[in-house]
Amino acid sequence: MHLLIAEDDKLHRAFLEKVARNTLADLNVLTMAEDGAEAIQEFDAAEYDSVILDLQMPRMTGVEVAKTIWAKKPSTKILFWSNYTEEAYIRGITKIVPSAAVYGYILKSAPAEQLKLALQGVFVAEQCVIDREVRGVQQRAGDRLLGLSELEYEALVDLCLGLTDKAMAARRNVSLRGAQSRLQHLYQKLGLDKGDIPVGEWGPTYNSRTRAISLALSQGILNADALRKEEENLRVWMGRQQK
Amino acid sequence: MHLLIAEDDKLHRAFLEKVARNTLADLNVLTMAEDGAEAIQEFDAAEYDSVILDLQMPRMTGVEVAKTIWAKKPSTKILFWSNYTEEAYIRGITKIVPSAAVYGYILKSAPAEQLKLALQGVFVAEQCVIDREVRGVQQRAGDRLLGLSELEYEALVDLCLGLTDKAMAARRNVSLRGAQSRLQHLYQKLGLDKGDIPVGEWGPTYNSRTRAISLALSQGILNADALRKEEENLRVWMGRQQK
DNA sequence: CCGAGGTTTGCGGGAACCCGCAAAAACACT
DNA sequence: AGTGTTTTTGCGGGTTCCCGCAAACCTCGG
Repeated sequence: MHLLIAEDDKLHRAFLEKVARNTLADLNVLTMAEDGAEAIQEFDAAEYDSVILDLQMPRMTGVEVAKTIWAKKPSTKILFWSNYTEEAYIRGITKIVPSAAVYGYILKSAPAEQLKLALQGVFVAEQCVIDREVRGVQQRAGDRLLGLSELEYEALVDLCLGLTDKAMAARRNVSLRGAQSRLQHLYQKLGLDKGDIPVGEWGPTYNSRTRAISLALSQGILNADALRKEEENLRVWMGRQQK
Repeated sequence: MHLLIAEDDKLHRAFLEKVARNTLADLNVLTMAEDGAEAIQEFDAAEYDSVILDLQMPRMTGVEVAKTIWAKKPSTKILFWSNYTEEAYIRGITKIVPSAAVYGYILKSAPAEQLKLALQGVFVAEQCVIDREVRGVQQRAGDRLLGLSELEYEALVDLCLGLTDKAMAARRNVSLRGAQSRLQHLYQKLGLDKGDIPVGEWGPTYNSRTRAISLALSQGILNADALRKEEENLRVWMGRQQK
């Protein structure tokens, strides 16, 4: 078994290494990487069947690393190991996992026991192991009522990137009114119906457009990492446009 | 010497404890807390002269903890120990540190050697020890040209909370035009002058209002934590208003 | 084939926002 | 007091945004 670990925090890295060595019997190769880019590089340099990824690393998110790894070799078993249950990450992962792939998602706050189980489950038994809390978020996102639809999510992304309505329309190939309509639905899902925003003597307190961003952030639907990545996508699109 | 450590991550907590015991000779009491609220509670329960705080903890940020601790006992020596150099945190700290207080700021990524030095420096020699990188950010924030002034920062906060112009005006006790003027200056500092935003066939690409949030986030001037805290402040103000 | 649910589009009005100009006011520093 | 910087304010016009209404459209399952 050939295992690659990517984790930027020194202590966590050492801890992972120790636990992995203790729990995995047929561990032949174990390599450590300190950030996402390095992980990719290492993955290309040798043969690995199993990977442990921290989300939230400098230079390249765990989600991005997983994406490129699975693109090269979909059979790779990946265990995500993260601090948070941010919806942004979870949405990102479920969107890129190949149908046949084996993966797991476990929180850093979990006791060492659970980590061992997850290691065995994913890398040896080839099961998908997903933390209870994470599972909860995942379900909510899949639910059409509570979570955002893919379209609404796109609108949210564009909104958070600071695009105008017209720019969104152009990017998503819909009419101006189409883009606005999507925003409307987004506002509704986030609880920004006209009646719901508090009113003072100064008039309505919130601007739907900006308030939506605020809510999305505080609910973890989006985070700074995800934004950086989307910013990159946007740049790509803009590059294609001006040709 | 009576030391209180607040840190939510298990591994880091253990590491801190070990290093502290090894480096600090006259260590009489050492207590651990797993989040901000607990830290305050513990601080009230016994006598401490020294504290190590993680920023980014559940329930209460390290910055908030420091604020209440210094309010009770300004002579307390505090060492901040964090993952990032986010401007939001640094700005928060420099705003609340009492003039006479001794404190330090060190990154988790620093080698153990530096941590030892910081412990000695802050708790024994009573010097202020601030990491090089952090220092850099601190300076930039103080600079009138690159960083945001206090007023502009306030405007940014209100903007990110999703307030309307009128609501900002009411909250900050200025005219409507006054609030807008502050926004204007903010846009300028962030590089959103009319000429600077790219234009496609669809017209200007960015909406200044939302783009400002996007930039602030990606530059770390503000983060989700800081926002949550400001959200609280806003709620307080709104409560006072409706009386 | 039809109907239900979701999505897109046009139209139109009212509100909010962006911003240039210019004068007053506040503040710091000498 | 005097000068310079920063901040506030009013005015006004052009733009963008928000959103209700209604019609077209698409897709999926009966």
